[in-house]
Formats: sequence, C-alpha cells, structure tokens
Amino acid sequence: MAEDVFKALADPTRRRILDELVERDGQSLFEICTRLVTKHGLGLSRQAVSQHLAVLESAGLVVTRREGRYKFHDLNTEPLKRIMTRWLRPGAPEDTP
Amino acid sequence: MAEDVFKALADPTRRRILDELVERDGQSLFEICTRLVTKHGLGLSRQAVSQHLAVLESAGLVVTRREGRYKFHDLNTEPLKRIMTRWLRPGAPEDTP
DNA sequence: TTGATAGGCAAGTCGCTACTTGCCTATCGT
DNA sequence: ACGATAGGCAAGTAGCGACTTGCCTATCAA
Repeated sequence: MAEDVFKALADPTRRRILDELVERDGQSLFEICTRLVTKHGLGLSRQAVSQHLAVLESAGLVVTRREGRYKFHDLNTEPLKRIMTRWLRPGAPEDTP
Repeated sequence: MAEDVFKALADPTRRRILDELVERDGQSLFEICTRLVTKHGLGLSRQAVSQHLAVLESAGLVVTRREGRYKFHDLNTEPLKRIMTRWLRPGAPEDTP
C-alpha cells in the first residue's frame, strides 16, 4: 500500500501528471498526454502515459470515472496524507516492505 | 533535489533505515546493519546498507558526522517537509524533473 | 607493531521498470 | 453503416538500480 505510493511517486513523469491533475482535475488520457508534451517538452507516447496513470491509480493517487468513450482522472490525496507523517513525529514505523 | 528525495524514498530498505534513525538517532553503519538484520529479518550485506545510506545522504535525508573510526548517521527531515505539501494545496508545481 | 574493528571503492550480475510497437475493442458523429 | 476518436492489451527492448564480491584504507586496543 505505502509501498505502491512511494514507488508511484518515484517517477518524474508521474509527479508531473499529478501536478497536471492538481491544476485541473478530471482530465482524460489524451488531455494529459497533450499537456505533458506541449507545456513540458516531454516526448512520450500515449501508452506510456496510460501506463503511468495505471500505476498512479493502483496506488490510489488517482481515481477514474468512465463516461461514454471518455475516462476522466481525478486526483486523490488521501494516500499522500497517510504517508507524510511517518518520519515527522518521532517515532513510529507502520508498513511492511 | 526533490528528485533525489523521491527516489531515495522509493526503496523499502531505505525507508526502514529512516525508521531506525527516527527511533534512535546517531547510529553507525554497523549498528544500523545489525538492527535491520535482527529486528526485521532483512538479509543484506554491509555494503548494501552503506550504499543505501549514501543515497539517503545525497538526498539530504541523512547527515553524517565522523568521530575517529566511527561515522554516525542522523536523520534530517527538512527535505521531507519541503516535499509533502506539493500536491496538497491546490496548486503549484515546483521542481524540474 | 600487530591484529581487529569500522568503513570505502570498484566492477560485475540480475531483476525490475519505463517505454515502444502492433493490434484490438468500444463509443460517437454523420 | 462507416470512419474517426478514446482507450486497452500484450510482448519485446533497453537502461537503471539493488546487491554482491573482492580488495583497500584508517583508527583503536593489546
């Protein structure tokens, strides 16, 4: 669980995607895709972004809702909140790697 | 900078090390090593731990002080604090991947 | 000074992961 | 019905990252 969140956050592109979703929630795959390419000069394929979104979703950082042929992506900060305090208050470990 | 912190946090063993340092600050390499092996049944070599500590240090999460033939490791939570708020308040991106 | 302890350096192996390519399904407009 | 749009699945490739192995340096105790 925490494992998935940390691994999801490890990739720069995925963090960029989260940035995008903070700025505008509920974007489709193609929207995110074009945003990443145009705004930040990242050159990546649609599938690459799709796979990143899958990682973020299975980490719980992104939730999706389908409408027709569109799939919208929303940010979910709950997993983040649960993680951040881990080393800040002395001291309590929680997850099993 | 932020890149290094996220990558450092991506590994379970390194998170365990941080857990150890929260619990008892200023441990040596060998102390951390034995703790990891005995308390959590992790089977890893001294060099493995040493390399993990190097990653944590260059991410700024751990600071070291040398005394004679000992090198003590202390936790530094500053990089964490700087990172956590990134996606919590809507919205402002900050690092360049 | 010698041996033991604490740590560092460098090269090599292996597995995971990010990304691509190619093809397939589903929904919408006309 | 047709084509175009939005997305999914699967296999393959390449590079990075965790870990090992072997050897080397430095400090302390006897």
